[in-house]
Amino acid sequence: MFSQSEENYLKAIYQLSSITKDGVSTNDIAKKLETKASSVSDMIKRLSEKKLIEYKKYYGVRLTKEGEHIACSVVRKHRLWEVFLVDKLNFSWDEVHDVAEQLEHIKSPKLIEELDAFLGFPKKDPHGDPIPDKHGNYHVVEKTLLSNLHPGEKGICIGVKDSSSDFLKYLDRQAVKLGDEIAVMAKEDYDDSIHIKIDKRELNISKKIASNLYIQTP
Amino acid sequence: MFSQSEENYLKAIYQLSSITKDGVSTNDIAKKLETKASSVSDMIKRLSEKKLIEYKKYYGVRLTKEGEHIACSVVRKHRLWEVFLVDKLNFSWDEVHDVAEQLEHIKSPKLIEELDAFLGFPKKDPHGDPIPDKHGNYHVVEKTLLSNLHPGEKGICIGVKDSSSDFLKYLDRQAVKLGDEIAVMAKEDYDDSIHIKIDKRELNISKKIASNLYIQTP
DNA sequence: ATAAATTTTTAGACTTGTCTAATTTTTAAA
DNA sequence: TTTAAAAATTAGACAAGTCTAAAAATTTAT
Ligand SMILES: [Mn+2]
Ligand SMILES: [Mn+2]
Ligand SMILES: [Mn+2]
Ligand SMILES: [Mn+2]
Repeated sequence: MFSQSEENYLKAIYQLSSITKDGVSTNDIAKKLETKASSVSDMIKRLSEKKLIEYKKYYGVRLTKEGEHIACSVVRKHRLWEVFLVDKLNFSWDEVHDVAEQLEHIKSPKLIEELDAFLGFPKKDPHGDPIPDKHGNYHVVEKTLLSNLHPGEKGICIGVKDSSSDFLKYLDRQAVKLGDEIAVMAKEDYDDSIHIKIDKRELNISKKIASNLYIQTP
Repeated sequence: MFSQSEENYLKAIYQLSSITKDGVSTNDIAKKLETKASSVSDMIKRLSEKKLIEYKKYYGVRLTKEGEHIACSVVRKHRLWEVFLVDKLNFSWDEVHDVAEQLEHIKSPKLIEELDAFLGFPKKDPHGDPIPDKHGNYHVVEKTLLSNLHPGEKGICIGVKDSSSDFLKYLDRQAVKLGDEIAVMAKEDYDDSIHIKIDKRELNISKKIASNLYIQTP
């Protein structure tokens, strides 16, 4: 069994790996986990000795098969718990993350498989992120950022890039939800803001907002 | 916030306190937590500095109001999670303990209150133990051990004293459940075994079994 | 190609929680 | 009441995980 701390490092490396094909850098891990690079260096050594990552000094790390398996199962647990909190316990999507950070470390294979079944084998978490099945497989859906759409184009809002509480609450206030159809009406060159039509309403949103919303491209 | 380890010590002291009015001894805590007396001594010092227990060297410990409050909330969480596992996730009553030992340390007031509501505010856990409400109040039910009943007496089985997996599985095999009416037919002086009638069946059980079953006395 | 800046690693310290072995204190027995 | 046994504490060590400050390696800029 692995400690919560080890699992957090593996998960961080797993998520950072998905956005680059190079090894993951010490500093990036430190930033993601809000810790110091020296702490990361220490942990990297331990994980490497346990064969959970491949590590060449000064050149970043990569997960081994086993490391990836563990990281993926932590992500699976995190997202399933988020679904549980929203679907069954009346949490809103901006409240679930911190609790899921704790719940993802509970060790019990039966628990997670039963939870999965209890929730009806959901494929996505409340933020639109895919939930790996028990073998680590998940469906990758073609998507782009709203900021990449041109006037006249449209699509379905299927996820958020930033899932910070602040951003999610902003979306709630604007009544922007996953599943909504969004059409880009116009772009303002001066500040890159865009005018959209969503659910029969018209809305003006900043570049920053648009570049944190994922749109399903048909 | 307190660490898992601190919470485990507080819970152990809380549960040991309920069976004696004296202070709880170092050795008893060590036995309950399957750790060494020296470790207990160390932790006792820390908890005492944090004003969670009152401690006079060599004379055992008592929880302060705050210590009791924390301990009680851990017990509440443990038992609510046990109900969740049995009622919603198809766990049997002998499988829940280890998972609940982990879940009881999750920190989120909203989580536990919502879970309580989701489960319909249960009053008892799967082993018949009372679940304190959010203020720490619970209903104490008059009960005695089956081994204290005399031939001709009867009552409802409402709890187990030993909730080890081995004992619970034994009860499953004999189809003895909480809520069953049990009548004592005869006692065998030679080995203190007793002959009972339960749910229309007749059964012979040892002294050891009888002294681990709680019976509601009318 | 050398120097400067950045990144990464190491050295050393600290906290929490645990252990074994030795010592002290209390309790029970003679 | 002195002695023996049991219980509790202390001393000292260790592992995990983290941090600051310093050193080393790599990358970038001149
Ligand atoms: Mn999350
Ligand atoms: Mn999520
Ligand atoms: Mn339990
Ligand atoms: Mn229980």
